Amino acid sequence: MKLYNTANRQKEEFIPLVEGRAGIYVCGVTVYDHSHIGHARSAIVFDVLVRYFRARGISVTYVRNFTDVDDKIINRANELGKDTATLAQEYIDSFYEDMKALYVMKPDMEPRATEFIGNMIEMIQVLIDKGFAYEVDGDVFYAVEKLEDYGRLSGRKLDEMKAGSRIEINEKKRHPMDFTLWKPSKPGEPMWESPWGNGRPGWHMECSVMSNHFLGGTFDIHGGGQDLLFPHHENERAQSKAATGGEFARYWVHNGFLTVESEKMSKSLGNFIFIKDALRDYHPEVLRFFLQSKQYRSPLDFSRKDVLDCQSGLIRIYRTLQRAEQFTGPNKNNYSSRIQGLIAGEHKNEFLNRFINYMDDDLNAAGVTGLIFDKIKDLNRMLDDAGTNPSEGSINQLKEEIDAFYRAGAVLGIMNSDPSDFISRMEKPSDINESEIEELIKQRKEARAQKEWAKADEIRNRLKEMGIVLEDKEGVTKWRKDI
RNA sequence: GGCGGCAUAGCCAAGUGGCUAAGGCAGCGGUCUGCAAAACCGUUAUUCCCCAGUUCAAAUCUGGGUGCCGCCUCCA
Repeated sequence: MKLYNTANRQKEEFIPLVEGRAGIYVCGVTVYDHSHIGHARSAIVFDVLVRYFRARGISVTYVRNFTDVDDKIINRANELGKDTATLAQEYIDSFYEDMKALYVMKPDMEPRATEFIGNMIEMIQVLIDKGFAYEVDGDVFYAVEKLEDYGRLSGRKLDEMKAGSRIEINEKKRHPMDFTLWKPSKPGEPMWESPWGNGRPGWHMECSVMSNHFLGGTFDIHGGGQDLLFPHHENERAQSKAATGGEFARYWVHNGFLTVESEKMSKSLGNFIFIKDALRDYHPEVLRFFLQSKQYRSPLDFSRKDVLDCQSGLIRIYRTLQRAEQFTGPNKNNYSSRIQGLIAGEHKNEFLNRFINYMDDDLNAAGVTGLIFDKIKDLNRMLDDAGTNPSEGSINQLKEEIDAFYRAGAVLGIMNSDPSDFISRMEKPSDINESEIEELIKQRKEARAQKEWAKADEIRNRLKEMGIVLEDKEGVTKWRKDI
């Protein structure tokens, strides 16, 4: 499999440290507010990466942290008059709710920064002892000039950055780019005892410590949003390499950003979309399908029109799956719950092999989308041909194709729903009088029996105006919400 | 100012040296239907932002230009 390694700005064959295993650390959220759809994209990207590895038979250790101590949390807690631990826990719970709704699997480890303060103090002490860090009046800073290749990951050079104007002047620092490992807390702020006085760790420490704790000083993949590349990941790497002597992450995977109606999400524009908001407007699978409609590294614009276009496509997929059930029966495999090895090895099924080819190419989910719709067209043709009295051979073939389809769906985290449930959820009218509809359909049926087509059509048009579409099939009239 | 990315049909989006430039949505024509809906079939880019170059051959490589975006400060 090829993965784009940000560290080397190119796609590289992924060769794990230990064959058949992969250690993955992903920067999670800072819990000072509900999570937004950008967090959802990131979570889904790495969820799919982990699902894919597992489906291919690789044993994955997946670690994703919570940052539960930080200035933003402290500020928010002060605003709301709560203590930081309570606030953090509330938003952790909120995050879990959102992830569950989006079918994002739980990582194997979800360490919180506050659980590892002791280890952070130890690592800081190691850095001081090794000469990579220095203490000034209770602050401890990392000396960037001490690490030979500081800036290598993000493609920056120290002297170029020195020329930048936005670096805050801090007289205590030996070099303007030196960053905080430990800082004193103000009264009322969370604090821990340390050799440098009561205080708290700098932001980057937690990821160095927790990745080292669970995965070691050298591990396979480190992931996160593109914005974290600098300074966060650069600094993590610097600390870890200096402290552990390991390589730190061997592959760096960064997901692209999300915009909303072509604008960056920001407080000032007031265009933050929380996952909870999005879930009110769209089915979770629509969101997942949409968030994977473009290659994970590219920017993606969350526009209402584009999401609804995706929804139309997903409805078509589910209609086909629903159609197929008359021959295959309902899908009860629940492949998501047994993803390990689900599509390992070579396959007789052409669709799965092509799926694997796309996914092996840096998770080309957009390419996979094309493949999925090709398959949908195929399946519909098979269903058309099968008619009402299909041969045993064609049913078996249909079953095989549907099975392959659900396996791929499990890797992407879609096709989790029962087709009829999904469709009825899409089509369910919220504010419509059902008995009135049934009555009108009855009247239309009578009119049609009398071949009073004008009257029948008038009734159908009336329903159409109410947002109800009719489908006559085999003498039975079904109705649904116009979507 | 520094670093990086992107530009493919009405919209979204694959494809990064070579058969007729995937796929979705929207539109149009047809099959089916009393008419529709759904589904299927066909159709919608002689061309991939512009210019120059390399090559037998480029959307794909090189150089230049234009436009858009991200990071460099907390950020997924």
